[in-house]
Amino acid sequence: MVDFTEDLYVPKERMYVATDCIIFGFDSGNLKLLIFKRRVKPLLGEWSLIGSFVKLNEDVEEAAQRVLKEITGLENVFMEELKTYGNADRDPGFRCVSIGQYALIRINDYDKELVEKHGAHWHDISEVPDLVLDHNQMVQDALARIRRKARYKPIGFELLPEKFTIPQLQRLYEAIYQKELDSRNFRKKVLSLNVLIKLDEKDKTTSRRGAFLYKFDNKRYQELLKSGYNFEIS
Amino acid sequence: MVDFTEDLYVPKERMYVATDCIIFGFDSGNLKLLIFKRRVKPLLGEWSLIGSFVKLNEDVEEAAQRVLKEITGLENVFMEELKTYGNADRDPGFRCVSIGQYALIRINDYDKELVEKHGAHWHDISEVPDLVLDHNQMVQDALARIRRKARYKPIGFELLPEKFTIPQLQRLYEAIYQKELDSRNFRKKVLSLNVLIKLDEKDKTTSRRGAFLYKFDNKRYQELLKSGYNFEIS
DNA sequence: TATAATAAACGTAAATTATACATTAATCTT
DNA sequence: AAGATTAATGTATAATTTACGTTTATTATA
Repeated sequence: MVDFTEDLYVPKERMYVATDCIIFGFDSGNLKLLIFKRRVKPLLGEWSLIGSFVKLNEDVEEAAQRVLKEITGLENVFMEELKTYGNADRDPGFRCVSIGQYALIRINDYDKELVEKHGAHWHDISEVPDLVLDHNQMVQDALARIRRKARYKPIGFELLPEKFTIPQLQRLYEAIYQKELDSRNFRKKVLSLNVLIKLDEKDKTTSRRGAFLYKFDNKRYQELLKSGYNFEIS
Repeated sequence: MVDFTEDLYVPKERMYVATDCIIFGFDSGNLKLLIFKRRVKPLLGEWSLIGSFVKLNEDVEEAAQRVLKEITGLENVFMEELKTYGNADRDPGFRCVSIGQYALIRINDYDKELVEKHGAHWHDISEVPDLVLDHNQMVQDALARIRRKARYKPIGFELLPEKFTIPQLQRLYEAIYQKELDSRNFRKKVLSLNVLIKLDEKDKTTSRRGAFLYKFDNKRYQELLKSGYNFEIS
């Protein structure tokens, strides 16, 4: 047992700890961001990320998962810490440190009613309005992060349906990198990574011919990782 | 002006926010970690990272710089946020969220007297003792971070003296990657990056012939970055 | 002052990976 | 049956990475 009876420095500086979620989706060839219009003061009516104070008995990560579930109905979503926003003057109300966490969700999975109820809306990332506090900075930081990370970790698949086609995957990477890719080289590259399972089904929504559907083979990926494998899509 | 008079949700959940510094150095071919033996309760006598509570009127980053200066006398040190350690039960005393920040310092620059005064010691990273709380995890996370980051950002130079030789740089990378590198290929690679300035001096401490000293050309590096340049040492 | 010892510096050939680029295939609509 | 449309594929060239051995500069010492 730890002894707290003596010499314990108890500082006076307790502060609010919050978490803000930068929620991305992918639809119609574009990256989207889920934000909402505040319905309470202060900053009523302003666009904001979705966040919450962290409760005393709750992990920071749990807090973010809680918020995400409240707004989208989704659990077990890919979410990762972005960084801490800890400037003393970042919130004009009171001292509050916020931990930004970005989430990647499959845009067809979320609970549309719930999202609407909370006043949340998807915005194309090229058209994000002014957000409260340092939230625009958070969005820029999160974008920079996924642009780098998508290159060497298979996080892109979190934004696609379970079953996706190679052209869909290519369009996603084109949206992330903001750059056109050569379809022959792209296909060669992703297939050479050996983590895609080709299914016997086709998606015919975008062409008469239809494109074969694939699944990401996470088990295989984890195995390969152990033997010094490097995922990379550039 | 923001209106805080109405509808403002003021939570009860204020908590302590701390920062812990994972301080790395490089000496005699090995990566070193600066830790100290606690001189106050709780956990008196246990090895710990160097940290502090964040003050109400202080940025989180400032707090880390303050701590680092207190212990090493150094200012303007390379330091970067690692991640937040925010589990509700991570500190048995009271709810405390800690933001880990890793620092890279030139091991000959620090104030040895000051370090000694604080009970701090350098440990080879292969021989880090048990640390308090989740500090060992922080060290592992920081190591993983610099191993990845050194590959694509020139952070390694922060651990070397201003003037260094190519063999020294190679030994550093070998220590970071835990792997021997081919000296001919290494030299070719780093010189091809065009960010080293060859000086007219030699370092003769490790060989009769002496090795030419180089400096990292940060100005050049920043310029190159703007035109889509990729630093990479693998 | 010649020789030995030692780490630094350098180049090339082979293998791998990335890039550029055009045609054929499958299927639906009319 | 023809036309329209996206999916799928291959190859040659360029660029990069890897593997590997010899010469050079210098000091110590014989």
